[in-house]
Amino acid sequence: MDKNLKRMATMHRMQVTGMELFYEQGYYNTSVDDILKSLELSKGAFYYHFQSKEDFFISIIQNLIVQKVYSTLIEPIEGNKNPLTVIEKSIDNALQTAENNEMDYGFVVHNFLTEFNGRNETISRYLRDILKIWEVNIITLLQKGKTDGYVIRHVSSEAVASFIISSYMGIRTLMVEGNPRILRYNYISQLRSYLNTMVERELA
Amino acid sequence: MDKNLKRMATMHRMQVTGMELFYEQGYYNTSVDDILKSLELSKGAFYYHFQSKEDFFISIIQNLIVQKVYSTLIEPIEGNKNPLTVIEKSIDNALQTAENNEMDYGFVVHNFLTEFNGRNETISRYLRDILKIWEVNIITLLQKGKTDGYVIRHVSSEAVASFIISSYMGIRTLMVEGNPRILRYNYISQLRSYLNTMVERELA
DNA sequence: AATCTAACCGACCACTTGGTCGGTAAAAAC
DNA sequence: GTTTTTACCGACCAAGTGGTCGGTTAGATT
Repeated sequence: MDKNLKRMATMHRMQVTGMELFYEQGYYNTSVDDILKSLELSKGAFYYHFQSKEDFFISIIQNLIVQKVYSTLIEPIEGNKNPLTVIEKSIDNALQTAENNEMDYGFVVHNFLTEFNGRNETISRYLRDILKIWEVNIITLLQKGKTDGYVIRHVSSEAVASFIISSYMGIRTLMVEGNPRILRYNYISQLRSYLNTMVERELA
Repeated sequence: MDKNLKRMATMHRMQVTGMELFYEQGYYNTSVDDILKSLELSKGAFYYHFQSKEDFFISIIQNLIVQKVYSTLIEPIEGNKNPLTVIEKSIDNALQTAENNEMDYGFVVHNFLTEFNGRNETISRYLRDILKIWEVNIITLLQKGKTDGYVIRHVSSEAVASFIISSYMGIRTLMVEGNPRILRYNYISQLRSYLNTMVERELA
């Protein structure tokens, strides 16, 4: 069973490096050779573990990207607290991480989605599914927030969710080459004022 | 001077086709040969008119993309009317155009910005400049809206502008593979309620 | 000790990439 | 009517591209 460990270790190394390079340079602009050179591995090793470049990328989505989205955007909003506060906080945290990342190139899912949208149905489906999971979680949270008396009932949870996701994807792109500190501060201030429009004020 | 006309015509044909293919498939995923094949022109023709693929793309930005942004997003908000109404309307129109476009791949500027961000400083600067122009126009409009009594004074025009731009960029990406009709409707409803937070109510 | 196999090597393949360059037909300039 | 210039052709180039395949080696299995 030691062999299996080595297999997993090598595949994981490849995925991590592949993810880095794809994220930095884009999928089409990164060759398999680029990744292999950076890993000091050979073509043989690559095609022993993966069927194709596309297959390799899909494994990266499933193993690394899904996990990242879960840990930064989904898990932080689980629970029974005030949805509006929790959402704002999770997004602020995600933006802070980006801000502190010297090599930030934007929201991973979004960048790849842009690159594959309408060009590779298989891959873009995987990516859209990830966004969908995030979306569903926000919607569920908001619905629960209504019954718990945090959120006013007449807003459309679906509409709010996709508005939040949209604005997040956009600000992440702007932050790449702009002043991330100011952009984040401004963004959060506006997000807050937007979220405030749907706060349920308790009856006095 | 007839020659100059032909020159311009050919260059323009190339730019239009190049724009189409780059937009549909991405810059790195579209070869010069692809464009030439679609135009039934030769390598010689291409490199007679343009120095390089990059030079060609820059000419597309300057001739086609800038113009498109101006006509759809900037000119519609010029004037002395209520900024909040005007902005909402211009964005709704832009989204409607996208919705009716069978071959929509998202917001042109944003897609290319994502592809070049951190990878080609020259090109991403051009693209960021376009966004900057849009941003400045929104900011100016909002400031004027304050003095004209449409917009409450204590909001940050900069923050509002980048929030609007962010959300627009994001929703355009979501619309590519989602249900554009519903997404647009929902988005506009949320944008409206966001913009409503900064309406100056006239003193009774 | 002999065998087998997982993991990896690297030469090789057909094809594509952005870009060059000598040529050419037709129109403009003289 | 000759020369020059414009606009374009297409063969060619070096450097990649994703992918194949016959080998090699270290360690597990027998």
